Amino acid sequence: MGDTKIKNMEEFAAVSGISRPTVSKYFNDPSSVRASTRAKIEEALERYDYRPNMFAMNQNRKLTKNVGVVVPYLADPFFAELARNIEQRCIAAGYRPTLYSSHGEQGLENDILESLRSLKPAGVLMAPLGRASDKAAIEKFCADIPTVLFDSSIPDAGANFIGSDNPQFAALMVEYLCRTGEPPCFFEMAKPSNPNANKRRQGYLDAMERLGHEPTIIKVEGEGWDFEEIGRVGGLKALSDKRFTTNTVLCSNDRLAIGFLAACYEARLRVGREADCAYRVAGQDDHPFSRFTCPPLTTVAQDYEAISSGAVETLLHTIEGEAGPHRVTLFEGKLIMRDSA
Amino acid sequence: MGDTKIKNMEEFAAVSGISRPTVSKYFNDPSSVRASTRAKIEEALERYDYRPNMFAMNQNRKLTKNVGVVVPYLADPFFAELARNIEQRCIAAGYRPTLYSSHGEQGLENDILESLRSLKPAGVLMAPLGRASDKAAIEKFCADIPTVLFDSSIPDAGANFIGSDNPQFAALMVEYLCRTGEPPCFFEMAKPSNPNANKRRQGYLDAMERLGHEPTIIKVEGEGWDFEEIGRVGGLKALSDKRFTTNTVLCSNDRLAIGFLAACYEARLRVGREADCAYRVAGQDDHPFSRFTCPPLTTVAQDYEAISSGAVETLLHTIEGEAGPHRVTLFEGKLIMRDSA
DNA sequence: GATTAATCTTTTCGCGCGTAAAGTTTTTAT
DNA sequence: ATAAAAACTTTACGCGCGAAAAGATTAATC
Repeated sequence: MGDTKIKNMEEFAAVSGISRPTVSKYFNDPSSVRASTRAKIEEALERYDYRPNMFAMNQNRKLTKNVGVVVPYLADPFFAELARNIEQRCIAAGYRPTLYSSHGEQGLENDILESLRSLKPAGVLMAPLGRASDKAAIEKFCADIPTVLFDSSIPDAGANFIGSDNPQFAALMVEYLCRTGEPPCFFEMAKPSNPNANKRRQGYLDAMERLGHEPTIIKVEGEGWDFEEIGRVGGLKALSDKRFTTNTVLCSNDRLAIGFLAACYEARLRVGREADCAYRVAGQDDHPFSRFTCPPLTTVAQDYEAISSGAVETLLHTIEGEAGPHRVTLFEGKLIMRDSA
Repeated sequence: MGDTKIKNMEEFAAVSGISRPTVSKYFNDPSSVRASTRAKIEEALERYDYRPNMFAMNQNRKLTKNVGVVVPYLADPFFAELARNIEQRCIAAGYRPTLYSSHGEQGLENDILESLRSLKPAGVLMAPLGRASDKAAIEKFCADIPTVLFDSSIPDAGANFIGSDNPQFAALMVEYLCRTGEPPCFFEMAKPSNPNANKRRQGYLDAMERLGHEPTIIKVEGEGWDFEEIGRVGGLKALSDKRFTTNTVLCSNDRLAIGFLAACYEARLRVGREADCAYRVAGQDDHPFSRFTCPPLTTVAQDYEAISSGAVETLLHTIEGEAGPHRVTLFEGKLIMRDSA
């Protein structure tokens, strides 16, 4: 263990018996030095605990190993889970991820982009706020720094995008619901934060038409990211106003569905597919909490793994030169049948 | 807006008509320069978009403005919410917070501490994993870098601690439950991740003894941070084994309670305080999702605001010299009565 | 073993800024 | 108005490293 304190790379190079420039090369990319040299350095690394100075390193490097990860709302376990997945993949690829949350606010999202610029990141993985995003700011950012957008796209931002095939999500669930009972009404926010909501609505409309059913869309008031509360309050109102034309409700996302389930409970309406149930309720996303609702929520699962690995791999390709044309990659959802529908 | 591109502080000093060292002082602390000078700089700041180079700044500064925020499990909205609160307070105080999650793994927690060292942070706010933490590593870290622990304490780590008065949480709920119905059984993990669980158990035992009731503790198997699933599986087993001696269950925390509610639903047992209910269930924490369970969860609320502001203020005091003796600050919980108990 | 290629060493420069010291100007106090 | 204090300018140095160039060493090829 650390006999004498190592101050800088100069001293560390001395005790390891390798020249400083070579040690520098090693820290930049261990595989870029001969195996015998690497062994010597790593041996010294065990005897003395030296770590290169982050700030001095990044000051002159043309390309840092920093990667920014931005999500719109970290208190949503869906994004927390996605972020975790992405972080680990970045680390595995030798990068240093830093996580940011916009907390649902445009101002913060812009601040984060500003902060990121001064981090000189090699690249950025960003899930934008959506409707609340400052599109111009994001476009400008994407033009300056290799960026991959995920979850929610900004058309024409000039960046790669990785996300889910949202129309397919809704279609999949509509087909299942129609096959097993009454056709669903669509329950959503009047002003959805996330543009995916629009694609899901369209998916619902198309699927309903294809199957020959009359669509019903119930829009509820409320802005921001407190989806559960919006779903609960809006759900209660919609229920008492008898706005549902069938006994089946497809929610725009799981968090809204969780709120709607709470509303049903409050209204003493039993939810599920059994005979004595008043409603069937389904969501979309397979939110981490969906399997613990009462009843457990039938939903369409996002492919967390595919999205996170797709996003990271795309970013790495972009960073490492192969700046192919900007692509849009969409993954299909999988039906998760539980007891709510 | 940016006419000519400003490369460095030298050039920016030139266009603002102020000497570079003074500009440097300004960026270090705007209030440290004369108002007239500040005005000139800020005017130039509007005309040209210059931002000092983060890396060059931090390289030589004795004290950076970086603050590390570490939580054990970011996919838990409780910590996400706490982190958000803390982040914003740090920013308001002029610091640059960076958020890390240990994701429940000791290895990662240690890696994060290593990363933090190279960030030369002015201070760190850390909620340790708890039982899984490498106590020695954390102690060593606290000795080197001003650190405030929160949520879960590491005794003798030589750091300030801000958290909740966990025995009081349990006592408060036990008293309420006894007053309004049968005395509660205590439902917890056999090997709780978080040491707060032990204090809550003790609070339960003490309160039960004080009130003259026989305590019953139900411990369920399972490790890690998937509390809901552990609560669900363990709850199902405990229910079928008829281990509950009364109709009232106090869970060690809300996430466990959410899982237990799912178990009750699965076992077709109605939960609530109405006549036809089989069980009353209560939690502890006031987890963000607790008001959306079915039925809504009666719980003891942590004081998010007090904890986050207490932690940040304590850290700022520590950073700004006043290194008083290490203190432990505990906040009381508030009873949140909902329908589950 | 000679040739070539790959890798390493030595030397040198510069990045953008913090910081300190000495001298000058401005502000505040008396 | 004058002295003292506060703030500024000028000058100079150094932080810890990346990067580039030229020469020396090692390894791979035949």
